[in-house]
Amino acid sequence: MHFRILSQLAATKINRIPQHRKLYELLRKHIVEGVYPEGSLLPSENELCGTHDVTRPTVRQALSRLASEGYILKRQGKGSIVRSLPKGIGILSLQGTTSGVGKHNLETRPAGKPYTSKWPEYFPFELSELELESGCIVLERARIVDSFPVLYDISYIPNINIPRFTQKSFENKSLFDVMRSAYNIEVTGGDQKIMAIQANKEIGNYLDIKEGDPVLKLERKMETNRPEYSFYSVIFCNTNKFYLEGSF
Amino acid sequence: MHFRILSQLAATKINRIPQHRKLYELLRKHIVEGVYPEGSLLPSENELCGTHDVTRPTVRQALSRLASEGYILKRQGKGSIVRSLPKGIGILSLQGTTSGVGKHNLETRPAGKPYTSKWPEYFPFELSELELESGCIVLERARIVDSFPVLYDISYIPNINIPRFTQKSFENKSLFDVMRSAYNIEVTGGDQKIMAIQANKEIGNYLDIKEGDPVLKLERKMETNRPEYSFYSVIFCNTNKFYLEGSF
DNA sequence: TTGAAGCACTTGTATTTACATGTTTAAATG
DNA sequence: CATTTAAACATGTAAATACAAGTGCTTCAA
Repeated sequence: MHFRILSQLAATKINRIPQHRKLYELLRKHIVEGVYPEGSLLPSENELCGTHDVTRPTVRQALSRLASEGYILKRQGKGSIVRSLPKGIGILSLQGTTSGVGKHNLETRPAGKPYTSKWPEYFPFELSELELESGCIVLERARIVDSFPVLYDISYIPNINIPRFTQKSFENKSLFDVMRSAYNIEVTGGDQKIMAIQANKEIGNYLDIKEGDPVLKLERKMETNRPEYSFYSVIFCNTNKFYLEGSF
Repeated sequence: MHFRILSQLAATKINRIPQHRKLYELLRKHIVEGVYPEGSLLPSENELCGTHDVTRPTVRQALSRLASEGYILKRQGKGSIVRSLPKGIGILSLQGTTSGVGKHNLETRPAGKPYTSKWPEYFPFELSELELESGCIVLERARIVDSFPVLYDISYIPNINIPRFTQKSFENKSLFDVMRSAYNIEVTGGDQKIMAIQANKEIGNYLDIKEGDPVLKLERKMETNRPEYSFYSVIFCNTNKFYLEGSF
């Protein structure tokens, strides 16, 4: 008993990822990978305590986050039921309206290389002075499902302390994952504005639809664990064959 | 010290609302009412312990829920910063794109009385056998901002143990509030599907737009604290002057 | 055979304690 | 006076403990 506590104390300086987060990430991974199939029960809290060598409050913290994000459903006296709604693009995930789409045929394709730029003149979110004078990196990507272009995504990342960003590869990678693995920047929350608009010629081109067709437009602000640091996306979505799905 | 513990034990049978939830509701109320204005700091965790006579884990549980729902932003070493995004229709709230709209001119108007019915033939969510054979209560409402019709909302509530529902008034009341106050049913989470469609004649009529104009369509499933009990909404939204805003 | 009681197991609530780590301010030092 | 340092205070992490309350299975008695 004592031994474990001491070794943990010794490790605090080196390995600083909290145990509840490690457990959360592990369980989340197992859920989206199907180790715990939809509808099944997670191991009980006490079992998780034993297998991962932590106490119940720690386990409950991990489960509580999974529940608040919609991965599991907790029922007193029963257990934690797996819900398994994979969250492709951050919070909203792509889900087909035609049953033909199996699990994931989603392909992310960069539309050109990321480039540094000034901020757009009319930006949907308020920017700080630091953000304004630093400029931003613009990253345009198309998401294709079953060879149908479904999303067109323009991301704006403030050019503040993100070295070698333009050299990174975003082929079939989530921007979230790159931010986390390369810069230890994790999305903690955000705002989004959602509206239905008519496609103009450019957007119609990108999404392979007629000018004037209805298109879903999302304007999103992603807040991160780095204080005062957010990044932004404007997303156009063709919802003829697919729709956006989210859980809350 | 002992006294408080004993009195709490004695009260468990009668008053069973947990302290962390009471604190959460109180703080949430204060935030949306402006007692703690946007950008200000909530009292520190230790202060809240003192003023509400609970321990820090209890306080942290309440704050953690406020944070996960976007009401506050926690910063280590600093405190809990109020974000104050009022959530009008559950999770997504209405926010004007024209600066003319002040805080809330939102008016909810029932379109006819609620009526019992069979479920629609093509329903966007899977229904259990119990739900299917019980039928549902349909509640149609329009939401008007500044005399502009912005939302048209059709709610489907399974007709299971909700006595006198059709007699309730929904004038300027949230369905969520009615469910909670009248039946102690609280929304714990849910799914939503979001798409952009073209208005047909009927929807165009309701939202005062032309046939073929782009309209936001939401299909939502609300899960509740009552086991196996969910209710549903289909929402059409005119996003010409307003857009939907959500936080995550 | 059926029904109810009881038990084992689950999550929910709550306290207490300890220390780590980030932020801010004020005092000490050069 | 400016800079550094330290203290005070904030949230973050983690353990150990206790009991309440819901679920489901088993057992026992009518």
